[in-house]
Amino acid sequence: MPMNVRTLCLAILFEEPASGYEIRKLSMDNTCKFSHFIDVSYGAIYPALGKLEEEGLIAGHVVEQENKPAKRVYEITDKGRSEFLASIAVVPEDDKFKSEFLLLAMHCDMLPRAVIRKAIEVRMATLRAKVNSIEECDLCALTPGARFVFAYGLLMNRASLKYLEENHQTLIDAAGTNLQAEAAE
Amino acid sequence: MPMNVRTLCLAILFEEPASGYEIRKLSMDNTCKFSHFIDVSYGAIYPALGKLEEEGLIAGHVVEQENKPAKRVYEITDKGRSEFLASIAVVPEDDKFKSEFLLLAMHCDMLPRAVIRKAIEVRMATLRAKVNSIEECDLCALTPGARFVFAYGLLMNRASLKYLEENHQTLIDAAGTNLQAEAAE
DNA sequence: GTTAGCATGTAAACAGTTACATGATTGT
DNA sequence: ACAATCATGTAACTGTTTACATGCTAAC
Repeated sequence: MPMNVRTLCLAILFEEPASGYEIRKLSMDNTCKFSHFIDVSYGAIYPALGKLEEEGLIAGHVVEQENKPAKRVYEITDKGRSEFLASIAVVPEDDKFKSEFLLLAMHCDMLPRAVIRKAIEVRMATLRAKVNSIEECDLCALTPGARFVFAYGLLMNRASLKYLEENHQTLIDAAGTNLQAEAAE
Repeated sequence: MPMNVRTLCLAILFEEPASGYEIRKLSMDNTCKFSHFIDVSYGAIYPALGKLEEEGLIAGHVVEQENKPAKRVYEITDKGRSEFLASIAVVPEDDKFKSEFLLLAMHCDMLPRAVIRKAIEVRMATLRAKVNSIEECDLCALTPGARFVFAYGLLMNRASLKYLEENHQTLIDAAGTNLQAEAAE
């Protein structure tokens, strides 16, 4: 299963028509509708949409707007739908996870306490915001699959936040206890 | 904070000397010592090691082995240590998470039940293996930072497994209930 | 004798980011 | 005036994967 810009665009257009600009925003939305995807830049989205249209998997048309520039809204075609479903109907690869915070936390004893404190503070705020935005969603309006995914996102973010709230002090206490003399320079 | 092959190599060599081949294996190890990193290929590791040595951040020397080809083992230098710590001593970016399984789960009503079943079965096995391998690690032998990271990994993988065990039936029940006639072709 | 694991490395291809270019509108 | 948001798109660059090339040892 390819997890690239192409698949991201099809996945979003499978749900609702959108412009390139809107796809970008949706992909970064932490209400987690598509948060199991990576963020992508405009420089990747626009060429991908052009190619998908060329192949007949999506169809775009210009929509005029009041007080805003016109936008090119794409809709998925039947061909796009069936190709998307076929492409995801395989045994999935393992989840990919990358965390700068954990790399920092792992080396807390060698880093200044102020850095550790700030990193914890920012992470807590981010996790709280994410939990809140998922809580605001109406789970009932979703398909069983989407409900499963949303509830999972809520659970994991809550668990992550709770762990940090209960254990952040151990990181702060350990911070800087093994600080190398910077005089090495 | 750059999360690339370069940083991965420095992070691993910060812990212990290793060859390119060993760095690859460590980066894929699910005991999670470096599982908050992405997997990388040899084609990325070897050139990165060459460049790091050129810059004096690591130093390599050939180690002969019995019944195996000789290997080039790298050690991190003082310069490498301080540059690595400086590079991670910033406010971390948000975690990056990518899940093919969640994309599949989200569309379960439009996919064949057999596909959903198989995906769940494989994921459960993977999660159980991961939980077991983390459980086998001796947390006491670690620094406080590493302990924090390991315990976090264990917690999250257990939570993920428990959620799947308790809710997989809803996915299976919903599977295929909205199957598009493939006659569209 | 053939597959699997150990070990290193290169070149072509690919995916995606960054920076640039453009331009309209809204709010401060 | 200036910044922010909306909106699209291209070109250069970067990082990483894939495939190839090589060769040795161990196990089946």
